[in-house]
Order: sequence, then structure tokens, then C-alpha cells
Amino acid sequence: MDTAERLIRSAQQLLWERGYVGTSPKAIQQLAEAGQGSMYHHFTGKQDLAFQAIRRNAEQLCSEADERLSTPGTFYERIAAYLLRERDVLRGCRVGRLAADPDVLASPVLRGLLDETFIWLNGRIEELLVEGRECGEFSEALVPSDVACAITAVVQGGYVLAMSAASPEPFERAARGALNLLTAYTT
Amino acid sequence: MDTAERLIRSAQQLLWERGYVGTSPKAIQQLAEAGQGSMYHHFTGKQDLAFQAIRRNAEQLCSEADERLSTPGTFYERIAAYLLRERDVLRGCRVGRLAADPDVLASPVLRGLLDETFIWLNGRIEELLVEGRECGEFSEALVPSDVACAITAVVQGGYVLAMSAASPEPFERAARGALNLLTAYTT
DNA sequence: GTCTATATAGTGATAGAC
DNA sequence: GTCTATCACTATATAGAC
Repeated sequence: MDTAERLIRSAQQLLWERGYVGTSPKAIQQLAEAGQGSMYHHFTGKQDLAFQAIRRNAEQLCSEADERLSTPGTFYERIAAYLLRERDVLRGCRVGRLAADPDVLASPVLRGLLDETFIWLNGRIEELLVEGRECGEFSEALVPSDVACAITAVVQGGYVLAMSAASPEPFERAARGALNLLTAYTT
Repeated sequence: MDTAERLIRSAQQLLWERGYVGTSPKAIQQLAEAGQGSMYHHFTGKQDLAFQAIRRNAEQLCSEADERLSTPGTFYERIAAYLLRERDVLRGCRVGRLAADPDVLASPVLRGLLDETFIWLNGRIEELLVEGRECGEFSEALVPSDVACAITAVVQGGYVLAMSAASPEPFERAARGALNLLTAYTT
């Protein structure tokens, strides 16, 4: 694996674990076993490297989510598969965590990566709800665009609660709670 | 207002806006118009001051939430009043934001403040759901402990989505989505 | 209680040799 | 492409005068 690749992967890991402000170029270099000079040869600076690392993390998140959401079964089951999938909850969300980072919020280009990710995720869930409603699995009273957003939010908020508690339990309860509510709209 | 109080309030504001890692003692001093010496006279260091500021922010959050949750009306209406209350969504949650901060997570005493806050908030919402179920407003199929957690998570996740989008809209949709789901369980 | 001076370490980047 | 040197700046404190 070449140096640029090692730098990106190290940045991916550290951004996930510590956010942008909490991650220094030096820490990335050490984890990647690369020198100062290497990093600034391959990337223009911290933000450039972070951009590529965050994009990579976002792609992986979308890919993993899509896997569960595309599972066979009813639409309810597919959403349940997504919400209840095994996760290392206490690592937090590799994308959502950055939404609390002042430097990310101040940078339209970095924040844009988060925005895109959630737009995609939300849209994907909304599709399932729309289809589920059309085929009669969900009640007509269900509002797909709002409920999709609520489901996405439950996951992100579940991480926040779990990190605060230093326990995966609040995440799991929130996920079960969302499904419990969704059940009421299944016919 | 005395110096210690000004320092605490300045810290409250900066911690809310920028998190713990993103807030330096110097920035707090400048906002409070206090000198280096003053701060270290009244507090043992950054963490001590932050602890008191976060506790204050947490108390205010609980107090404001309780106000809406204690409103007159049906239990559904009280939860709706909480979810739909006017907020400056793009400021984020003054407590939840810190759940992404590596230094806060590494400090049991700081993290404990977040944990306590969400335990209280969750418990308060669960009470309403339990009472609402007992009086027949909600279906017996509703699981209060899980749904309470989901509601708390929707709010926290709503902030994450809104900050990412630099728009309050995702928060509002998530809140409406949660209520849309809850409606299905009202009799 | 508040001030200024000082200290150690870290941050984010640039320069130029190899 | 990588290395070391250097830089200006900030972070988080401590010391001691006033």
C-alpha cells in the first residue's frame, strides 16, 4: 500500500475516532508511518487530506447502509435490518460525528460531504417507505419524507445517546422504539 | 455580575458553539473580559470551568424541556409541544454536541453530565408515555421505554442532520415524522 | 483578585537538502 | 518522494508582583 493511501486510511480512522479539530496532521503521519514531507507532498494540507478521508468514510457508510436496506424481505424488515444491524455503536457514526465539529461546519466543502451523505441516506429510506405504502404494506397515513428523516435521525441520535452513556443500550432502545412505532402503521 | 460568573457564562456560550476541544481558555477569557490570572484564580483549569459551564447548560436544557413537557393538554400534545417548540436549531444541542468531543468522552466527570441529562430527559418522556398508555390515550402495544428513547434520539439526530445541511429543515421533518408515527398509536 | 511574565508542548505549514 | 530544519502561532498552565 503506498504512502498516500496509508495517509488517507489513517485519516479516516482518526477522523472517525476524534473528529477534525481533535485530529492533528502529526497524529495522522505517525499512524500512517509517513513523514511530514510526505503528507504535504501528496496533499495540500490537513483539509485536503481530511476531505478525501471523509469522502471515503461517507462512501463506506452509504455502501454498508445500502447493503441492509437492499436485503430481501418486506419493507419493514429491510428497515429493521438497517436499524438493528450489528454496529460498533461506541465508535459513533463516522460521518455524523463531524456535524459537531466547528471547523467542519465552517468549511462548506467539508460540511457538504455530510450533507450529501444524509441526503442520499434519507432518500434511500424514503424510497422504501413510498414503495411500501404503494404496495399496501404501510398505511396511507404514513408521510414518507418525514418518517424517513425521523428514522435517519433516530440512528444519529442513538449514537449521541450511546456515546453519552458509554453504552450501546440507548442506541438499541431507540432503534427498537422507532420500529415499535413503525409497526403501528403496518397493515 | 462578578468575574467568575462572567467566565462561566462565556464558557457556556463557547462550549455550545464550538465544543470542548474547540474552545480555548484564552477565548473564554476574552469573551468574559477577564485576565488569565482571574480564570486560574476562580477555577483550577479548563476542565473545572467547563464542568461548571456544562452543568449549567444541562440544567437550562432540562428546565426548558420540562416546560414544554409539562404543558396542559393530552400526552400527545405535550410531546408535540416539546418536539415542535421553537428552537434555534442551527446552534445545535448545547449538551448533545459534546457527545462527539474526544476530550469530553475521555473524561468520566464531563461525560457523566451528558449521561445524567439524557437519563433525566428520557425518564421524563417515558413517564408521559406510561401515563398516556394507562389512561388509554396510547395503545397498549406502545413500549414506553423504547419509544421515549427514540423520541430523545430524534431530537438529537435532528440536530445532527440540520447542522450537516446548514438548515433547520431536516430537524423539523424528523420531528414531524416522529409525531406522524406516534399518531398511529393514539386511540 | 487581578496582572504580567514565563514555560512547555503542540499545531499546521513551508523550505530546501537528498 | 521523503527527510530534516525551521517557523509563527496557539494551548494550557504556573509564578510571582501588585
